Amino acid sequence: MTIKDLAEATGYAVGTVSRALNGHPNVSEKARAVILEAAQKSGFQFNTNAKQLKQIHSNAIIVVVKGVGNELFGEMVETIQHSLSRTKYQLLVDYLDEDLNEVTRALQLCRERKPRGVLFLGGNNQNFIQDFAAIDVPCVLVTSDGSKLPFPNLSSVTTDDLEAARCGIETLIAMGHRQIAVIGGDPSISDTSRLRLEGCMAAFAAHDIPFDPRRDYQSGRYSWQNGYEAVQTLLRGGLRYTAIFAAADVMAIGAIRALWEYGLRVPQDVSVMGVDGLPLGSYLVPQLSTVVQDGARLANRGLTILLESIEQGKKARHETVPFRVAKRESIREIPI
Amino acid sequence: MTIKDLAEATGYAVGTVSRALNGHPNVSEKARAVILEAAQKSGFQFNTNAKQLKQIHSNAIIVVVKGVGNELFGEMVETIQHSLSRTKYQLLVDYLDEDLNEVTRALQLCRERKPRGVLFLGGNNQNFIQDFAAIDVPCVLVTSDGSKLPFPNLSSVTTDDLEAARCGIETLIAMGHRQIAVIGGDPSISDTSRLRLEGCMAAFAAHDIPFDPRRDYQSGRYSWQNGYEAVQTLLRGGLRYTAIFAAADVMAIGAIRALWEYGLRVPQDVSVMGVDGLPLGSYLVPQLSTVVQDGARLANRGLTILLESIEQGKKARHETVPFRVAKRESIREIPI
DNA sequence: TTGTAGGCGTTATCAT
DNA sequence: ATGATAACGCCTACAA
Repeated sequence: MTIKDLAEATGYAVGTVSRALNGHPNVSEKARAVILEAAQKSGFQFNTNAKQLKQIHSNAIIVVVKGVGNELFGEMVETIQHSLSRTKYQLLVDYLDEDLNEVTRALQLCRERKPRGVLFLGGNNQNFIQDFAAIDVPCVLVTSDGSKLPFPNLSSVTTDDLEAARCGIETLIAMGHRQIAVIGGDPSISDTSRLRLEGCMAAFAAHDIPFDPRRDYQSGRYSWQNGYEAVQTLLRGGLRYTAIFAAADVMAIGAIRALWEYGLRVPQDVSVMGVDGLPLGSYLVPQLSTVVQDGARLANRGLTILLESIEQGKKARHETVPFRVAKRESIREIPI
Repeated sequence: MTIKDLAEATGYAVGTVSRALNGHPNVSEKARAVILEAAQKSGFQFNTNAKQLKQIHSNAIIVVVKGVGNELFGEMVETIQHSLSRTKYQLLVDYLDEDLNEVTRALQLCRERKPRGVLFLGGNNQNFIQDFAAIDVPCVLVTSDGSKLPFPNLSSVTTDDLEAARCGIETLIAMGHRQIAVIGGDPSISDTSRLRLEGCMAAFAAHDIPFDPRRDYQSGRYSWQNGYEAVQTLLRGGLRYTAIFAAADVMAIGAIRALWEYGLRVPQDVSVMGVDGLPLGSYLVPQLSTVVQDGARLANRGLTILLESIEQGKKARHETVPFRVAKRESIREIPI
C-alpha cells in the first residue's frame, strides 16, 4: 500500500495524495476527506525510509544507555518512552556495557540513523573529550556533568554527585558515626564514582575523620554482587566500621547481605546507606536509607532540554536536579 | 559522501562500488581493495534509508517488551542485545505498558520498520487471536505459550508456568504448609497469571487442601507495591497463613515487607516463595526462595528460533525451557 | 487546486 | 568483471 495505490484508488494524483496526507495547504476539503478516508480504511502507512531518504535526518531520538544493569536508568527509559510516545519522534534505545565508549557508539548510530538528538544516560567526560566533536546534533548528557566540556551542542542534567555523597556522609556523621567505609565504582573510570568519592572525602575532611581510600574504599561495578564482594574485602581486612556508605543502592543491598553473613546486623551493628533512591529500597527489611536521585525529573528535564534544542535551537544548558537524603531503617544513631 | 562520490573518486561505476562495499561476488580483488580503501579514508557511511528503501524489509529485529517494570525482561533484553551485536541485525527495543495491546503495537512497528522478525517478551493470547493475522514476518513469543495459536509464523518459548507454580506449591506442601495464600497477576488479563494460579490450584487439589481464590488469592500488577498491598489485603481478612506464594519475585519482596510490618517474621512466622529467580533474590535477607526461570536461556532460545525462521525458513516451534525450585532462606519446615 | 516529473542513495537487472 | 539504468516510495518544484 503506497501513495501511488492510494492515488489510483481515489482518482487523484500522487502529489495531491501526498499533500493531503501531510496536511499541506492547497488541497480541497473534498479531496482531503476522500483521501484520508481511503488511507484510513486501507490501513495505509508511510514508508519511513522513503520519506526520510530525502531529509537530512529522521525524526528519531536516540537514547544511549550506559550500564545495562542500572535500575535507575531503566526507570528513566520508561519515563522518556512515555513522554515521547505522543510526539512525532521515534525513540531508539541502545544499551551498551559500562566499559564501552558511549560516544563512539553514539557517533556510529548518528551516521546510521541520522537522529534529531541524542540522550546519554550515563557517560564519561573523557570519552566526550576524545570523540564528541564529530557529533553535530543536539545531545544531553544525563546523570553526568558536562558543564566542563566545551561543546555547544552538549547539554547536561545531573544530580550534584559530589554534594549528594557529601550529604550522605554528613548524615552518618551527624548520627555519631566515625568509622565509615565507602564502596562505589572505580573513580578512575567513572566521573560519577570519582565525584561521589570526593564528596565523601570532603565530608570526612571537614570533620577531621581519618579516611584512607586504599583501606576504607572498595570499588567495583554497580551490582548486587560487587557490593557484596566489596564488603567481604573490607571485613577481611579486619577493620571495624560502624557504617558503610555505598555509592549505589544496588551495592548497598549486596553489602547488607555480606554483613549479615559475617554476623553483623543492620542497623544494630552497622548502618548502611546507599545512593539512588530505588523504589525497591522502601520495600526491604530494613528499609534502605539512601540519597534519592529524582530519576523522573532527570529524565524529563533531559528530554525537555533536548527537545528545546532541537525545535527552538536553544543553546546548551547545564542543570542540576535536587536530591534528598532519605533516612530510613538501615541507619541508626551511635550512642556517644 | 555517497557511493556515487565514491564511484567518481575511484573511477568505478556505482554498481561496482555497491557490490564491493557489500561483499558481493563478481568484483575483482583490485577493485575491491581500491574501493574499500577510498571508503575507509573518506569516512563513507551507507544511507540506511536509501538502502532499505529498495529492500522488502530492513535488517531490524524488533523486541516488544510488555511490562516495563519486569526485571526478568530487562535481563533478557541485555542478553538479546549482546547476542545480536555481532550479527548484521539491528535491534529495536520497544517497551509498552502491561495493559496495552502488544500485537497491534507490533503491527504498527512492522509497517513502519519492516523488520525481519519480532520477539515478544510477554504477551497475551487473546491479543494474538484478534490481531496477529496481519503480521507476516516470523515472530517468537517468549514467556507465554503460543502453541494453542494457529499461526504458522508464530513460535514460542516458555517456562511451563502451570507446572512451575505447581512445583512451588508442592515444595511448600512438602515442608508441611497447609495454609497457603497466593498472590499474583490478574488471571483474566494475563495468561501467565492464569496458568500459575491454575498450577497452584492443581497442587492444592492433589493434596485436598482447601483453597478459595476469592479468599486466598490476591491479584495485582507485578510490582513491589502490589505485592505489599496484596498481603495487606490478605491479612486484613483476619485469616492466618503459614506461607505465601507469590507468582513473581517482585511481589514476594513487597509481601515480605508487608508481613514484617504486621509483626510477622520470614521464615519463622510465615514462609514466602516467589517465581522468576531474579539475581537480587540471593542477596536479600532472608534469601528469597523462588522458582527460577532461566531468563538467559529463554532469551537465547527465542532468538535462535527467530533467526532460524528468518534465515532458514524453519517453521514455527513451541518450546519449553526447564525451571528449577530454589529452596533458600525464606521458607522453613512446619513442625507437625 | 491538481497533475507531472525529477531526484534522494541504493540495489538489482541487464547488457557489455 | 564492470557499467548503465530502472526501480524503490515519497516529496517538491513547476506546469497546467
